[in-house]
Amino acid sequence: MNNEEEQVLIHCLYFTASRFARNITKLTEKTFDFGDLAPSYLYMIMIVKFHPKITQKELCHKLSIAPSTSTRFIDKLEKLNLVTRKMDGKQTLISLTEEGEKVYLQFRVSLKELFNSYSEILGHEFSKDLSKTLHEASNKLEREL
Amino acid sequence: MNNEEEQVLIHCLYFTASRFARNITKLTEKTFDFGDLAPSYLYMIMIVKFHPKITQKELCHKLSIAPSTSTRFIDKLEKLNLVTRKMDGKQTLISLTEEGEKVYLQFRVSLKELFNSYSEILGHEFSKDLSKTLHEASNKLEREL
DNA sequence: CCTGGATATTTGTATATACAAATGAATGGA
DNA sequence: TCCATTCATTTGTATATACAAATATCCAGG
Repeated sequence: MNNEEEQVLIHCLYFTASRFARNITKLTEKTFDFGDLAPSYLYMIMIVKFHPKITQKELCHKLSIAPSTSTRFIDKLEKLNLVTRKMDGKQTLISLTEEGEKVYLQFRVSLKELFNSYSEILGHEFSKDLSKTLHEASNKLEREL
Repeated sequence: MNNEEEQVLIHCLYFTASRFARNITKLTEKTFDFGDLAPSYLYMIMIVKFHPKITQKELCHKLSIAPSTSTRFIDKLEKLNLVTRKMDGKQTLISLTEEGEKVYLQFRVSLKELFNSYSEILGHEFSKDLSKTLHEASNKLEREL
């Protein structure tokens, strides 16, 4: 590979981060099997699990997604009978249904499988460190934007 | 934040990687200004720059994208007169047009700005290391899938 | 020279995600 | 009490991306 090109492909964080996200998403989709539900929905379910009656805004913040995205996610989860919306003035409060609680439990099991999956490939400690690093880097970026 | 939840949000590489990719993409789109062209297209242009007459398959490999995605990217770049397709049996060979060469040069300038942008927030060495780490981790994942 | 696989690309279709504009509800000041 | 502003959510629309199925070309064995 041309050297200049190689330098860019290795050193551009935008490129490496997007590529890595695509790869780990692929692995995740292989590991998770929740029918229609893409992995992101499960994180939303988890957050609602720990914060019943959470507002949509808070949800967006915790997941780092745009409000419009959250509307669409909740639409789908509501249609699948996994969460309920309750309007409260300007805000919308989200809670889990019983069905949602069940899905949450399955999710926790799959999550362990996922951890094992990538730990086998990348190493346990390495994965943990990388994840923490990305978490903190995201926090920094979000503070600046 | 609930402790169990926090652990998952920090330690799940799928979640942290997707979130980080979203954040860095946002920063990148702010820095780059190529009209319609999203950042990914520019990486494609760069690769074609260094490998005139590259096959589409090779392009996919270097960018870690699916063949169908590459078709769509090239469609767009061709319409914008930045690359040319040349059928060669089963394969399609891609090269830059003169216009494409010009865009490549602008891209290199923007790329430096981008590096500065995130280095200011995350630190220069940190960014470089993280990028390299992600690069290598992607390689490992791709070998397994 | 034909046929059946193998390989490369394209097309159909779906999805997560975003931004900008629209809507709807709350609140503070006249 | 009403209005203007502000804030939360939704809707319209666009995009990068993927998978699966379809198409097109090449090649090997008869």
